[in-house]
Amino acid sequence: MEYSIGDFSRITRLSIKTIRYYHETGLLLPTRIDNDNSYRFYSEKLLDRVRIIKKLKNMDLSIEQIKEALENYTDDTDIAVFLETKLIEVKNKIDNYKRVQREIESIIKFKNQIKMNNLNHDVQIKQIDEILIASIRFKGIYSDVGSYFGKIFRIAGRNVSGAPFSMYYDEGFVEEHADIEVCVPLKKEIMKEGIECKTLPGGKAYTIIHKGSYDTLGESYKKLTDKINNDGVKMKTPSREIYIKGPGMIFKGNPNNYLTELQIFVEE
Amino acid sequence: MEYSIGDFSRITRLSIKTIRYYHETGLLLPTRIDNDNSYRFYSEKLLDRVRIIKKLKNMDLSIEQIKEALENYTDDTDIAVFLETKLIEVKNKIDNYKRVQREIESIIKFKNQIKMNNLNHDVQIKQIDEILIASIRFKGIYSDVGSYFGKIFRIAGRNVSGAPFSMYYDEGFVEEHADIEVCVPLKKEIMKEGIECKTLPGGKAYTIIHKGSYDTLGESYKKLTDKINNDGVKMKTPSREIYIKGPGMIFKGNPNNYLTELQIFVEE
DNA sequence: TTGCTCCTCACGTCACGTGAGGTGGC
DNA sequence: TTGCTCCTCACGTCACGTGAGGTGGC
Repeated sequence: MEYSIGDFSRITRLSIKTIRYYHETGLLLPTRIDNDNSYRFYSEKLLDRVRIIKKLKNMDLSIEQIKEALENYTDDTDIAVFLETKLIEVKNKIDNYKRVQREIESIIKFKNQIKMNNLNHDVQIKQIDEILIASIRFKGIYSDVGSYFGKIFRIAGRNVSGAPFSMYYDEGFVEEHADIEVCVPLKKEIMKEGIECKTLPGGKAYTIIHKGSYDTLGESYKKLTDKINNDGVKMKTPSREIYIKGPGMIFKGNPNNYLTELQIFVEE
Repeated sequence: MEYSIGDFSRITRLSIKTIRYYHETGLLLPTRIDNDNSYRFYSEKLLDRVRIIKKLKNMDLSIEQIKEALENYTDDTDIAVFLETKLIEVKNKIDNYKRVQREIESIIKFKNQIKMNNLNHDVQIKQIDEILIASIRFKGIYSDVGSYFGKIFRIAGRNVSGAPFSMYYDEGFVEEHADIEVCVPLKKEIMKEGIECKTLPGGKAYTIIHKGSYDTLGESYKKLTDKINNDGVKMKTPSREIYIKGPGMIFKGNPNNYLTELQIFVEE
């Protein structure tokens, strides 16, 4: 039997354009071409060639590679060697897309966490749970915090389970040589060079959610301290600044929308 | 600071061609273009834009999508919604390449098994181990075997652990209504509609490896039967035909290279 | 004449890479 | 003059899809 291109297309489920393109590339030559009107005709025997072409396309071979395979191999055993190289390529693609997936998920994850937070901007008194963290403690200035977070995220990466925060061990504000620890909450314990992994104890804390630039954090610290002093309780160090929403991993965002929870622990 | 395209390229690790292309598409406009020689100049401030572009490229966004993102979003939270769609795309790509991986592995797997077989073409007496299989038993003609294997492979697919074989329950050759069971060895038990899963007992068998077309199987059957009769032992049914190397999943291959192991079990 | 099937160009896609041919200042 | 840095076309990639404009037989 001989089929017109339309019939052959319907049988093989290849588009007419595709069949013509396969002709052009030499992958699938018509059995006969009409002298008068240049119509292409395809024999029944070519159906098996199409089956092989489709099978190899499903294995991500290019048209050139399929042509080569059809010219050089007649046996699954022969082509297996070639497919082993292909397999490595495919595995690399999978790994690469998995990396992309992790990148995207790391952005989305933080978004969801922000949603979960309530947005009461008053001073609150909370019982804070103990928490597993990775951290780096250093002496320096406040603006160093960013680069230490960069480091900690690179190392802890996938295992981070929540918003990063920092802890301040000094009693008051210290310009230089401030004693600071940058921390990220972890899903599970990890052992990696350059960071410490430990469980922070919980306790009773006065907290407030600060909205806006870090330059204006002082205002919220004032509210906290006033309330604590008013209540006549005694502060403990370190205090915590939880960066619920700060500069993102992609965009810096508008500082006016930054959210930072301040936590000052008190004696119970 | 203002950088020439060469300097900017060295700093950003983007090729000059890429930078020019980003200009053309409007993704990254130079800060200034020299009136005389059309040289492009880039300010230091653009480095942050490049950082974002690279980050979003790593998340598999197209240039158009990156442009859109840079126009519409200023915050990681905003872009997260868009990234969720992207995440689905990426996951689909991963699934697709995993399917490709399985397809390729199924071809390679069989090749390796063939290598492992020894190629003694004499009659041998072997102790066959018991084996876990999926099977379909039917009454029909020999040429039906192929389509039943198609079915069994579609269902058992991934769990197949070796060459397929068939078992013949009739005492001698039967033209029509032959009592045949098609089988594939399994890695582990599976419960799926349309196939039976069971463990075949082992036993003592006379075996021979037949090389060539199935049309000439008779010759090897003769050698086997002659030897068995000579030894004065008693045959048991069913006998087995193990298709070590037959028509492949891609190519039919040359029948002269087909390898089939015949096994006739005997009483011990 | 209309409708159907087929044909051959030519152009677009996506993110650049690869030249060719030319300029301007040291 | 040579070498270097930059420029602007134009073309190629991969596997087709989308027309436009035309043909031939019922």
